[in-house]
Amino acid sequence: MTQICYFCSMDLQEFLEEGDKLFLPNLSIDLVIIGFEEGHLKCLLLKMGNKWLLPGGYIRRDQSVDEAARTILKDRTNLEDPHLQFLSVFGDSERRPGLGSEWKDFILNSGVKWDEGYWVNDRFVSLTYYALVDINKTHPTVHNFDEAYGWFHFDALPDIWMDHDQILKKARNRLKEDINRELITHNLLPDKFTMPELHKLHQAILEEKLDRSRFQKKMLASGLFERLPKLQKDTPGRNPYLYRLKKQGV
Amino acid sequence: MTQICYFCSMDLQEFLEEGDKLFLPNLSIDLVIIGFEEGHLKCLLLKMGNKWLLPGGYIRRDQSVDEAARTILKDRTNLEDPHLQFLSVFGDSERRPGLGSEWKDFILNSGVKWDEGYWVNDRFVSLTYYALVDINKTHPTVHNFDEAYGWFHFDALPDIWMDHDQILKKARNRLKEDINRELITHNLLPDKFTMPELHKLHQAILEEKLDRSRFQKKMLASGLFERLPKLQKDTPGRNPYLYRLKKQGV
DNA sequence: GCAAAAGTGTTGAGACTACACCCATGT
DNA sequence: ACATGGGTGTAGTCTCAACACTTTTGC
Repeated sequence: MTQICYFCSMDLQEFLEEGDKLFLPNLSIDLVIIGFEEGHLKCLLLKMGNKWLLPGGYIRRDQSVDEAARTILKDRTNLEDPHLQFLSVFGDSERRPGLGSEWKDFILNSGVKWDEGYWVNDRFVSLTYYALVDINKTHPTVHNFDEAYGWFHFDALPDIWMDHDQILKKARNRLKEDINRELITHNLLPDKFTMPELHKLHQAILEEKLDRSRFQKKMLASGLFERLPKLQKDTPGRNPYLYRLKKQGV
Repeated sequence: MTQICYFCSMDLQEFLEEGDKLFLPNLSIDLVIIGFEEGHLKCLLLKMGNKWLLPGGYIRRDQSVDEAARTILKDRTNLEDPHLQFLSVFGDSERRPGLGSEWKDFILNSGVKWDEGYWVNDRFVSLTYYALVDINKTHPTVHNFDEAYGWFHFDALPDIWMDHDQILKKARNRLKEDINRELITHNLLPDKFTMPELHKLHQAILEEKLDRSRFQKKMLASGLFERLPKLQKDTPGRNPYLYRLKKQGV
């Protein structure tokens, strides 16, 4: 049975046997793609057998590591330029995708023969990135290496493959650290948003209550946002203003 | 001619031909080793031909990436546990040690035949770390891949190999960023030091004047240091106290 | 005594905290 | 009218920058 592998023109068998001619061996990229919905931070995971894993891929020999990460993100989400940043290296010596049964089962279920010696069964050092996306603009695609996708609350994760739970944990903490250094959170919201929405987002990221008044003043004082006409809504209470990111001056 | 390669029992020829059985291919580690002397930040560089490069090495298949970095640092400096932290990934697609003439010349000068196809001539992704060391406790060793070592001012660097100048630049900036988050700077000083010394160090790192009074109060308020008897010296002016890092409470 | 170096104090400006208060809207 | 949610104001506290002052030493 021939199966086209999403990131190249090879079929699966060819990919397993000599994918390392096209890709760097022993190196993979894994992405933690983070969105915000219904007041909760969520991450995008893919299903392989009875486990869930991070979207990932390999580095083409003609691509830089950053380009590879961006390509994988684009392939998975159809997003061109969200906030994408390097997270960390996961480099344990016993880090082998083939150790558990999920990967092997997938290969066998694909009607391809299994070989311990495939380059993809060797040790892999993972270069991880995290991306902040507008969850409504993201349209994940499912390829041959996975059966389904899902957005999961960070505090209600399913059964995770390999060490991908550690990667998720690291991303969650990094986000907490980065939020005060750079105001990057707007990437998680639509182009236009209200201060109460941004306020809820910050509280969700930091996992603590923030004073409304102070928050609003701090955000406005940053000078990053411009106020638009008020939002029309049909819930009780005053109508909030809409904001959007100011265009950068030259 | 047989030459022993420092990180394994292979000779050079064997290392070039099948070193990738022992090490991960396409992956290298480079270290920016930073010290402080005579009021200036310095970094350790090695000489290869007419260029200077960072101490580096490869990742043994039975070692984690972090272990490999620590091993290389130990081999180069005889230091066991200085501050060692991940810096960044350098992953350009055209990042090949063999592109310039220095590497080829070194191989040929070693009396070994040259082959474009050696694994070490392929593209390499570099995982970089930076280490803060007490320059007086550091006794660099020179191995077969380099002729000499030297400590260089960051603002008076020699001719640098490949993209190692970019790595140095990144480390220099990272240090500036990290100094205010964590108080890691004592790693650059001897066990016992004075506040004026620490003050000069911070000014050197940040490349700006810091108010003496404020600096001293901030350091003492951190509670990290304990005061020792005064230093005896024979220069004009009052004798400063010595300080050392407080032992961590349980 | 005086200059140089080290250590400490003081004062004002600005940021942060915790509220209280005012505004707009739906019921 | 009033409950609900959004926006703004204010007084107290805390931190921090700038500079002045004091102490210790060598000459």
